[in-house]
Amino acid sequence: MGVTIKEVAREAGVSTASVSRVLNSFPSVSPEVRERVDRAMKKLRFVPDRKAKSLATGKTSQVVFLTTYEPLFDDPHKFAILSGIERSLARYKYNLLFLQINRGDLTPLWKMASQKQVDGLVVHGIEIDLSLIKLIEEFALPTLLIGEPKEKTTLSWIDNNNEVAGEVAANCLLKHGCRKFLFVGGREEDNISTSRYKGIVRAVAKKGIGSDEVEFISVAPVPLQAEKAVKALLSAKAGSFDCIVAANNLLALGVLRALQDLKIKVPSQMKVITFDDYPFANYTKPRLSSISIDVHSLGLSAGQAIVDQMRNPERVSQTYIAFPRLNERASTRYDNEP
Amino acid sequence: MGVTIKEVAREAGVSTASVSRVLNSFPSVSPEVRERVDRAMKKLRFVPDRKAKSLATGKTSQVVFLTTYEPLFDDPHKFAILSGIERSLARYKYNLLFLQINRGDLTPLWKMASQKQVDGLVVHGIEIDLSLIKLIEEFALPTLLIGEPKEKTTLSWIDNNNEVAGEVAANCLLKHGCRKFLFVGGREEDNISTSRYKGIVRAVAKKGIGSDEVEFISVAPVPLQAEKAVKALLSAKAGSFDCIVAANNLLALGVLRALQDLKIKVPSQMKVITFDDYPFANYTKPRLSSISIDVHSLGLSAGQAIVDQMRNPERVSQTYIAFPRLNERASTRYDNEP
DNA sequence: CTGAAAGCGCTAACAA
DNA sequence: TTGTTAGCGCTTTCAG
Repeated sequence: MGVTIKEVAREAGVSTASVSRVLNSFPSVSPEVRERVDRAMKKLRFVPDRKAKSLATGKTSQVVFLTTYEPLFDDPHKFAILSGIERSLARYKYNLLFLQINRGDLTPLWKMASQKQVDGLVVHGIEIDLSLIKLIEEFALPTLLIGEPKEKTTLSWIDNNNEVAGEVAANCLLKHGCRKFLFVGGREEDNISTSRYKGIVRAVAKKGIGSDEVEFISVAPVPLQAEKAVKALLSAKAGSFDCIVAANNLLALGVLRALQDLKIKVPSQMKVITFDDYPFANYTKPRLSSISIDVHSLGLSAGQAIVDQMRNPERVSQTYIAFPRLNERASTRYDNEP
Repeated sequence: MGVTIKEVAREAGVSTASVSRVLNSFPSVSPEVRERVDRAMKKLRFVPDRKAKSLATGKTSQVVFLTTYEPLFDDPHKFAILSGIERSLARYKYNLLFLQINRGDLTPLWKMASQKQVDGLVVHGIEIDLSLIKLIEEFALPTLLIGEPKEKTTLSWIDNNNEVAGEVAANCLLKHGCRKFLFVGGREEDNISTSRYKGIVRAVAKKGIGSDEVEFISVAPVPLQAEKAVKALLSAKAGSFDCIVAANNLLALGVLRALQDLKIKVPSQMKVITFDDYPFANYTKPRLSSISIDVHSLGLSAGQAIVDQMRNPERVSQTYIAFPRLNERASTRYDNEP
């Protein structure tokens, strides 16, 4: 079927080794040979067979993206990250395999690893337990985790810098003159919420405002709970706040409904800001200002990082990256009501 | 590094050919040999190397999912489909590569195909132009398109049956006594909208209602346009409709806002239904009934279909599949207001 | 039913 | 700088 290195060698009148050298751009090839081989390759429309190369070198130029199988709750960030990784991997001639596991059963990954199908592993949304670590060590598989794992580890990881995102949110509100903050977060154990809260406190502190001016309430992550909690709080302490930060869109929706019921005008009497544009910050009334994390860029960086990891397997890199983007809309300013 | 077939052969006291036969479950192997080989494989924890197998057979057991690179507008369906495909491919021991192309530049796919890295191709969200067809033919690459292409083709494809989805929506409304339908769709050239509309007409016809009782208006796909159009129409022809079908969530949001402004109560005076739960049918007030298409199942079927295509490359299969699911909520019934 | 041996297409010592 | 040659690990004729 395909043209092989052998035919190219014959056409060019050199050995297959020379063709291979040209193919892999070895420095030690004379210009004439290179020239002749190049010409032959063009003439015969030669394309090297990856399978053969893989067998000979032991490398596959393939990386696997491992995630959980959850047909129902697709995390919108997951796809953006996947996309970013593929994109940056492509620049280094790596291909990306997509693999989902069920209920923590690592069998598919074991197969892939023991069959030596991949040179590297990127893990997303999977708990880092002993069985996974054992696997990674057994095959000395260069690995990158998306998201800082709960427990300390010597594996490399990359994660968003949620504190910085919180700072950006706070700065936006401070800019508009806000001084009394209410943060509506998810459950306390939620790392993301608390990091964002910390960022707010930090930003506020820089303005000389004490952290006692930033109230934190935490509710179950559905609009109704946020609505109830905010109503209760504002009825009790009317005028205690001039802005509300909601940890995500769903909570923000509840916040808006509470304010509407209480006849508190947004943004004139109360500014509201949230994180992410998923699923609907852009379609509320008024439209919500938000800090969206550019997870696609996170993916791009992750691709870069796994390549580094494959080139320097012994190196451990653990990085927070910040790509917060302020989408300022009607809920924090007067001038631009849609 | 890894255990090879050779060592297994020695351990079992047979030839490598026999090990290979056992590995591929050839019928013509004596029980004793099979037994001995099995034991040896277990003992040595043998796992065959896919790269070597690929080189020997010319097959890779890999399929590529080709889609466009668009970091900004991630189609939520895309991920669900990808997930489904991976899932069903796994059952057949195929792995899935994820590949994005930019601005229609097929170079990455050419590389992959000419390097013989994949046995099959699944295309999603990419225009089927001549260059793609040429590629597919040149490599005789088994291919499956997700979504019926605009132009007739001899390639295999699989698509949702949007007409059936339309019927399901209409039946829900008919069940509640609705007789006068308003369909708010996207642009006319939008295939999905028109198919759904057709389904409604068909369902309604079965009840002896003429298609003149189903009014179709088409607006730009943003809430505001739907809101305006519905307001204008209902002000002009008050009482002409007892239900509204919105082609998607965004339009439905506009519809709800229009009805709210007109003080028309949902669902008592007007029932509303829409398609998909993306991004927010579940969070409007009242919550929207919707017909969601189970795109993950579409992905599962697509995986099945590409496997068939690889096994029978000459066969052309073009299929509409229906997985509509009715999510009935407050916007079409009285009893269950959240 | 089983074994010997020749590939699959490319790489990588080792010599020259 | 180049060619020779022995693999990489598995499959697949072809004899036996």
